Amino acid sequence: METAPGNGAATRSRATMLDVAEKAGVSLKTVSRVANNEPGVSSDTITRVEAAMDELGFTRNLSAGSLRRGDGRSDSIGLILASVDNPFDGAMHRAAEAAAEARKFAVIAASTDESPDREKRLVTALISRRVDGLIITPSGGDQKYLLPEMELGTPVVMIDRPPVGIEADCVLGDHLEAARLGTEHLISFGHRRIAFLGDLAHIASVIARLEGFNAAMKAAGLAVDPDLVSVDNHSENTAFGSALRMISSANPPTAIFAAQNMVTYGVVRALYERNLHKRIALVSFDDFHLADLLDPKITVIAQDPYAIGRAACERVLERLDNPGQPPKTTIIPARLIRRGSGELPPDSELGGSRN
Amino acid sequence: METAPGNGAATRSRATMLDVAEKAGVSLKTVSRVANNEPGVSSDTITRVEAAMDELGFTRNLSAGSLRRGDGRSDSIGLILASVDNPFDGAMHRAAEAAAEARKFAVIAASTDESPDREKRLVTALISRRVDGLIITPSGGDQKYLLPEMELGTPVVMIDRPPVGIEADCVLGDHLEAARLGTEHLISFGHRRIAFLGDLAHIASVIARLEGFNAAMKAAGLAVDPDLVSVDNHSENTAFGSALRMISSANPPTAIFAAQNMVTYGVVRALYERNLHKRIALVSFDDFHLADLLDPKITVIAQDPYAIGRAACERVLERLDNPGQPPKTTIIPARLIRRGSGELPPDSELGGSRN
DNA sequence: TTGAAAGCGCTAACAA
DNA sequence: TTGTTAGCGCTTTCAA
Repeated sequence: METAPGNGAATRSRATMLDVAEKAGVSLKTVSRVANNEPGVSSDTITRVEAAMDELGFTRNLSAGSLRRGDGRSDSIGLILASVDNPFDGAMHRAAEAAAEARKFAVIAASTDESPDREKRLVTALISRRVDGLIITPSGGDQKYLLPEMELGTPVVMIDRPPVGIEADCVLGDHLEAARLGTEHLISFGHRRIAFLGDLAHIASVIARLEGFNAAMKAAGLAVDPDLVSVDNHSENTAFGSALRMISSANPPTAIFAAQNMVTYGVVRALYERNLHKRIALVSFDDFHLADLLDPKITVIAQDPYAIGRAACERVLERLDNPGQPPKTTIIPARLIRRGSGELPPDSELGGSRN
Repeated sequence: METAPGNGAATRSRATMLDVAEKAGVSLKTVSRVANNEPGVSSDTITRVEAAMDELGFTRNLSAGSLRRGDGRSDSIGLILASVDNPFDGAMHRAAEAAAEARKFAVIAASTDESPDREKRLVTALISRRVDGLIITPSGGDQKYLLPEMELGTPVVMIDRPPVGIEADCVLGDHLEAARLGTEHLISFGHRRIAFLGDLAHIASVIARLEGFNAAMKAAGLAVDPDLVSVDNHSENTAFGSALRMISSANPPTAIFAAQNMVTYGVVRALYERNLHKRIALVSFDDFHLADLLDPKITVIAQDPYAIGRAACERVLERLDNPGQPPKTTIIPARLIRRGSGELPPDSELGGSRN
């Protein structure tokens, strides 16, 4: 077992290309040529330079090169998510990372917690680090603040939600249609009192999902009971409380549409708490681990976060290679997976007597 | 709705401090002073400079400053995880991000997928970007390759697993003790045929957990059946297959210790598949969403990934402020949460006749 | 095939 | 309180 002498305190200084050049007996520029695999260096020189690099433990400073180069490329992409801790976001992140890796790009991910303010600050922080492109989950407000950066030529791709106030590339699920699909599914099983529980109301995708829900209800000639619409449930606990209140009321829903993964966790918990999980139907937006091992198995509208993350990153790289294209929106379809919870019939005994 | 003219194609160029200086009628250095909140600038000048910055949409280039400054600080920390897509890793990431944010550090996270080779390549990539510190989940092999970088003064903190071949700061769960605890728990309910299912055998924490399992078995005078020890289950599906084979055999275990979250998912699925989830006891390493809504509820050894992520990031910052400290290991305790699955008694009917 | 000189955007060191 | 000059580590440009 070796110890790094004075771990944390520098005992040597970092080798530069100049150090390598001296050691190898060549000029600085030749070292640069070798580091960049530029043609026109004799194989003998390459060998000598590489040996010197190894001996000195040389690691080039990418930022220095980026500074000098006209384009100023940093070979990194900023990824702004709601939270790196959310499974859906984690999946998008992983896919983006994989797509970026092929081109040696690093991904710098950051969490907004759905705060428009944090979103702006994170964008500034990433731009200060001169990321070559941005993938953003817009968290509300508008995205006009991005215009100057976009005019500078930085590719910006929105994921999961469209931007507000500007045009930009988007990679999205079709929240409205998917929510309509899920709601229609419940209606087709005879439900008339259907509840909607969603995340923060300022999030575009939440609004779209609520619209899809309302559209399906309206098309079926069903009234939406305001008591059965709950938004701003930004944690499992909040959703748990809201769901508990609804299902414990005198006039509970016979079915619930849970419009986000964390919301679903809270709703499921509430249904179990009141032992209503086999009596109240449930459709969840977003699939999740073990959904098919609960009783009943949970019917979901499954988006494909990997496909979204990959497509977004590829779009950034595409724009980097080929600037000036008009904005493009890519829709990644969601699909309904029937598992049981969404196919429960209305329970006429709920809430005492009434239907 | 405004459009960024030629979105993706630069229509202007980025303003530098020199541009701001000209516009504000001051020198470059004065702009730098304002950007850095340095004292000794008249409030009148500050106002003029800030107005010029706003007008030009100036965003400073952090890398350029970092290059010039002696320390070369980039205000960023590299975080190497097994996978940003794993819930445990996502939680560590979130906590590290929060701790870094207070000091305006960015976190660059990357996934090794448990490949020692990728680990090395990622470290090189991060060092090329001159991160100020590294938080690493060692994925196997040894970490001697880090010594040159540590001698250069870069703080390196290992999380979740100790490094091999070098000394460094660590923030760890006590895998061995925690696994012993979980195994003893099963033994205390009368189990004698206990299975162990783990992730890749080259991962230090997997080895430690297996040691803890073996130690508990030995201390209780119980033989470990090699057929009931399965490692290298690196996906839910692999774990599912291994568990299915064990529980379908002529001589199945009466209890299972699932040593990682993904492994647990596979094991649970196999138990449900064979309808043995209420007959074979289960303890899971790592807590997970909805563990308490399965039937039976899953008993877990819960680590605290947030505490681990936070402590690791704080350690990096500490070392940055105060270099040269000796390596320190921080142990974040795990706790047993009894929920039901770990308290099932041995089922003597399993496997036909035998116990 | 190789090298010399200039300069990317910024901050350190010093001067006024 | 403000400015001037040099130079971080690298790549560009041009010359040999």
